[in-house]
Amino acid sequence: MSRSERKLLHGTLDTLILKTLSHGPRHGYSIARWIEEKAGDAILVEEGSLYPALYRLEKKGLLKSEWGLSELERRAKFYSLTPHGSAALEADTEEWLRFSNAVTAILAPGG
Amino acid sequence: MSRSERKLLHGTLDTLILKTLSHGPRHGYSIARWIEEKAGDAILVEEGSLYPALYRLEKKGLLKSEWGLSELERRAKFYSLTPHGSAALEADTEEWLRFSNAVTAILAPGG
DNA sequence: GTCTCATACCTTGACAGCCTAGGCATCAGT
DNA sequence: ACTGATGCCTAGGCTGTCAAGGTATGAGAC
Repeated sequence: MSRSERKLLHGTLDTLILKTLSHGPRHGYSIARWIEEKAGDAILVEEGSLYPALYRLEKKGLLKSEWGLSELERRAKFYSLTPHGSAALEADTEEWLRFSNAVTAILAPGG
Repeated sequence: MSRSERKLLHGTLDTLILKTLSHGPRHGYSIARWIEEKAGDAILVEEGSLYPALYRLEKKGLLKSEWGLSELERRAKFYSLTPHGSAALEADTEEWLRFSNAVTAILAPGG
């Protein structure tokens, strides 16, 4: 992922995390891998962005966490959506669509 | 535009400015109005974001500027794309599409 | 005549979010 | 013994946005 693409991530990482967890609880490391896999190589989730984001979201009451064991039997912190988090995901998704549609329309060859 | 939508602008404002100028030279104030009009109410271009962005882009050699008179006969600084700016617009547009398509696909109901 | 709004430029300071670059620990494979 | 993957975390810096101010002119309302 190039430098400018990283800047684009601004503001969308939180939403992507919420979306990931809408499919069920996951630990942090796994959330990052899931997003990257879904995005091909269009998004790279750095750990220095991921963990602060998880902390931020939990502090805001959008996530809750619990220590457990990963698929490989390692210590891992599992996150899950709170009802508040579900609502935020819905609102953020709508905002993203409004914004990205506007930008895409402008950048289109005819725009 | 809500708070989180403002954060989404991060990194895309420069590209939107380049795109605006790809239709021909414009002064700063007019660039902002053009983007907002095209975007409906999905994007709000604050002057505190606009002018630093123009300075940034000119410093990077993507734009050049020239003082002139606006449609209303007021003193105004007109910006136009340099060849370097045209190339950047093309690259940025492609990056935006890659990124936004990835995000949109993930956030889609089935994602 | 005064007041407000739109046009047009700019700057300062705060803040948020991302990245770089480290650190720690365990386990599998070479 | 070493490397890489898994899994967590943090400190510091950078960048871009916003809020809130400033300047100046002209048009229109009252």
